[in-house]
Amino acid sequence: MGTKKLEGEIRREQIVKAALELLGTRSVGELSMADIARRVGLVPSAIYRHFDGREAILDAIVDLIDRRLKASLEAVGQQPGRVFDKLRALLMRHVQFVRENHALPRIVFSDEMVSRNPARRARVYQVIEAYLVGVGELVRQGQAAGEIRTDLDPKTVAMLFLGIVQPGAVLWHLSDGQFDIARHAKGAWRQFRQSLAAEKG
Amino acid sequence: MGTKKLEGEIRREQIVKAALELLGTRSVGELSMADIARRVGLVPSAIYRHFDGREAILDAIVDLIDRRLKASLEAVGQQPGRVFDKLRALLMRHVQFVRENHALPRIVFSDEMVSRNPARRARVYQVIEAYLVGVGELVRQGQAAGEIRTDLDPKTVAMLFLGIVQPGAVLWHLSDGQFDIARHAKGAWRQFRQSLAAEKG
DNA sequence: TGTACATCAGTGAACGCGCGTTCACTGATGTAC
DNA sequence: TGTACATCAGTGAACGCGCGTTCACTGATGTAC
Repeated sequence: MGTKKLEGEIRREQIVKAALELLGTRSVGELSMADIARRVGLVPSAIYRHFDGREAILDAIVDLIDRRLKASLEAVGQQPGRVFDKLRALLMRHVQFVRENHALPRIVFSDEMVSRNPARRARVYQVIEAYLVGVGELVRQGQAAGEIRTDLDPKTVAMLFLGIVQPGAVLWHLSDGQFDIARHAKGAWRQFRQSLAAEKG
Repeated sequence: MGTKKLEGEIRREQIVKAALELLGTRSVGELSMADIARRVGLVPSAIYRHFDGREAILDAIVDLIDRRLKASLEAVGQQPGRVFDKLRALLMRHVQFVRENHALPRIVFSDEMVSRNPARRARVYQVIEAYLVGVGELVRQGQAAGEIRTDLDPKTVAMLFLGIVQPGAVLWHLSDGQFDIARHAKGAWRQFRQSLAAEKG
């Protein structure tokens, strides 16, 4: 019956989430089938009932990240208010996302995740691109609403927006959480916002 | 005599440079002793005459990167002219550095380079910190010279400066060189520069 | 100038370890009649 | 309600491969006397 199939789907989710959570304390290279299995309460070989192998799990992680980033864009897009507030909310969500699990930087920057597998590398590229497009769209809205200077290229602004968090994320990641990324993001946001403001900042 | 010792030192350099060059086409995880040896014209086991092992080579690569980044700061620091020109030159050097070998992003973002080995992770953190300090110093000079707004925090500006290149570097890296990082850097620099300018941009 | 000895980079075969994956088997759950 | 059969998630042992590393040995170069 459907019950069984559902069970299977639940297990898949459990496995992917377990893997993603483990990326909070391990790098992709250190993420072993044994670790994942243990966390789900299974034996390594049991994983193969649900995934073709380790590679398939890594692919599934990318998909999960993609869905979460899109959900983030969706959420701030629907919130009422000025575009600046939306962008700021998105920035803070992003910081939160990076802090909750190191997964994002670890995945985007991992050899194993993106180097060994061209298809997955292309996929990760798409995920980031889609996110940039979403941010660019917000910028365009801001320009249409007269909040953001119209002489700025939305795509460039979107990338600089990512640039607010990224170096901080790297330092935070390298310093084992010592570097205060939230504080940096707030300070950097001030300057970034001023550089966008239509009415002189 | 010293000759022999010099020979040994030359070999060490050859090995590290070979490894760094290989990082242009392979990830850190894919960088094998066999690859390195082949490129230098040796047999894998011969490497052990010069390095304790693979880990030691990775450490040496970090040192080499550190020296190159410092040389870059040194060079633009000594060039005459306005601070803006120095920062722009540094940005272009950085882009060039990333383009010449994927090494920089690959190393800073590699699991194996920074996750498995806490000492090396701390070292990489220091390298980036030192670079940020150097950039911050330039910013301070710009503020003293009245070129850069004094209400901006030099450290934050330095990080945003890194943020100009970083997202682009990631996309360039993920897209196998398709993404035009130099073009992005130029566009982003315009906006970044305006946001710093003391006399309204 | 010549001989014995020391040093050390380089060699090639073999080792060993981690870890993803395979495979025959079990046992619970569901279905057919 | 009961019995035979099918399905399939889970198990545990064993396989196999890649690759860093070790080790005994070679051979060239340099030094001592």
